[in-house]
Amino acid sequence: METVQPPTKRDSSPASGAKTRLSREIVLTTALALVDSEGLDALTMRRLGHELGRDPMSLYRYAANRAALLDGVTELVLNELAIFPNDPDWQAQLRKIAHDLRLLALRHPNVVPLLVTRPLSTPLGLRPLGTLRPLEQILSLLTDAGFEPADALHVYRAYYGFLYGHILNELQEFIVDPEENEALLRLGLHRLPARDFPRLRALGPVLADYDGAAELDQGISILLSGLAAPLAHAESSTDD
Amino acid sequence: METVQPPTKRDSSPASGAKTRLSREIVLTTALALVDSEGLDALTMRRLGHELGRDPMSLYRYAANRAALLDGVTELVLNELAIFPNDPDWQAQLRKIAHDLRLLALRHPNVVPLLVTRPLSTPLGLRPLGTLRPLEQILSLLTDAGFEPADALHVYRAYYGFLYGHILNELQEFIVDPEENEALLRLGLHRLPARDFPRLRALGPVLADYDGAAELDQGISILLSGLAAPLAHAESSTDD
DNA sequence: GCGTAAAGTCTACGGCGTAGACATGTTTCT
DNA sequence: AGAAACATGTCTACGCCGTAGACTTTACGC
Repeated sequence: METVQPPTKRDSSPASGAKTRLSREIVLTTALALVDSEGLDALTMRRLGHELGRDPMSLYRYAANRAALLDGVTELVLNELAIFPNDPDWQAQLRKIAHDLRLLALRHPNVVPLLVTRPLSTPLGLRPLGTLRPLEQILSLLTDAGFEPADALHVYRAYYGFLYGHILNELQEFIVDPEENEALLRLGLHRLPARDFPRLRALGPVLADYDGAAELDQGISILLSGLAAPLAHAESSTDD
Repeated sequence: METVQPPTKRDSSPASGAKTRLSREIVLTTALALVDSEGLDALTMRRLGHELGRDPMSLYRYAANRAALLDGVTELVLNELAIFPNDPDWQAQLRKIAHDLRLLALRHPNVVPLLVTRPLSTPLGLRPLGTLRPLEQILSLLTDAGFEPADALHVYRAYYGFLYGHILNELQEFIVDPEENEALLRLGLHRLPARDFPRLRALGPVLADYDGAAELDQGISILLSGLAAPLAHAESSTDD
């Protein structure tokens, strides 16, 4: 991916001056910055071209089309996630990944819709490889921990399902910025007919201060203790 | 919303012949049908207008813009979900809702992206009311079961989070139609570099037959048993 | 320097959401 | 019945979008 020609004149600082050669990395990074700052809708070929000071059509050298561009952004974000498949304490590692991914989502909230919906239109085997890396690594973590491959898959599904669900949940309640969160939120709630939504309205204050990390951690605890069961079972009955 | 003039001449059969008056219901139903059969992208104002034999602009009498139309479709789908907040067995009810929602998602897979992403751009209090109904009803179910309101919210979040996560997971693996599922899926997997994705590739056969209902049920069981803890605790210590 | 391939540009097409003015149909009041 | 008020549907037009295809410019190996 990286050219390695050193001696001839070549600007090595990537995002330095005015008109370096484009690269897939530059394109994707700029795209991500755009999405982060102005939302998914702002990421159009024309706009991104403008952002890079290039003709929009030049982007097609680095992504086959807009969908592929979105996939690239997704991949880029997921690459920020560090997983240690060799951690001897698989539960601790899963917990850490969960918190890391949560923070990643909070850092790139506008990318989350991509994270959850892009895979819906792409068969597993055809997804960007960077997207499948976490899956492979977690499978590795779990099988090393003693799970049968099929069980590892089950655990992964339950775990990742819960994790993604939590992230979606949390982002849904976070929309307005934290400062005026309480006021705006209550204002929103006030719109609800009191007759039909008594409990939801009553929860206004509680909704306002949502400790996502704690809530996630608690859920993970419940899940992990439940999921570890087959492991203990197997260990006590066989001796392989 | 509904006019209640009965005695004068008025066609009561709604979706009868060729050129009845439009209505929000007709518009949304047609929109849903379109999404179900051809996907989200097919739902454009122009296409929907064509489908209804009307000028596209006429739709704006029934939805403020395209986003509102999508919200309407979301609401319509969620209305298919029946919740019984008075069920004395809250765990059984939550389990039933989970399976119902799963089936709903399988029936309208193209709507699932809306279900999970639309709320991300709308503060809770401003969502379509039909969207908040499940939340309110589940809160009702849980408080009736003895949960403090704040705890009910916690339980709801963990439960719904897991549920949505599972649905996303399952749909991601379902993309190709079940008939040639195995072949295509393995073909997809075959593309993966063997060096980097050994465990994922090895799981091909297991991935192919995914019993979503069972997997969901098992996850719900784990979660419910963990979530019920505070309830038992409160019951044994106080007597109110 | 020259040929070749890569990178970037230009033009153009069809489709999109929707603002605003307008036409048509229906209901209500007298 | 007639008129006034209103709801419903239509037309035209604008600026944006993704991207196909032909082209020009640049960079690099010899």
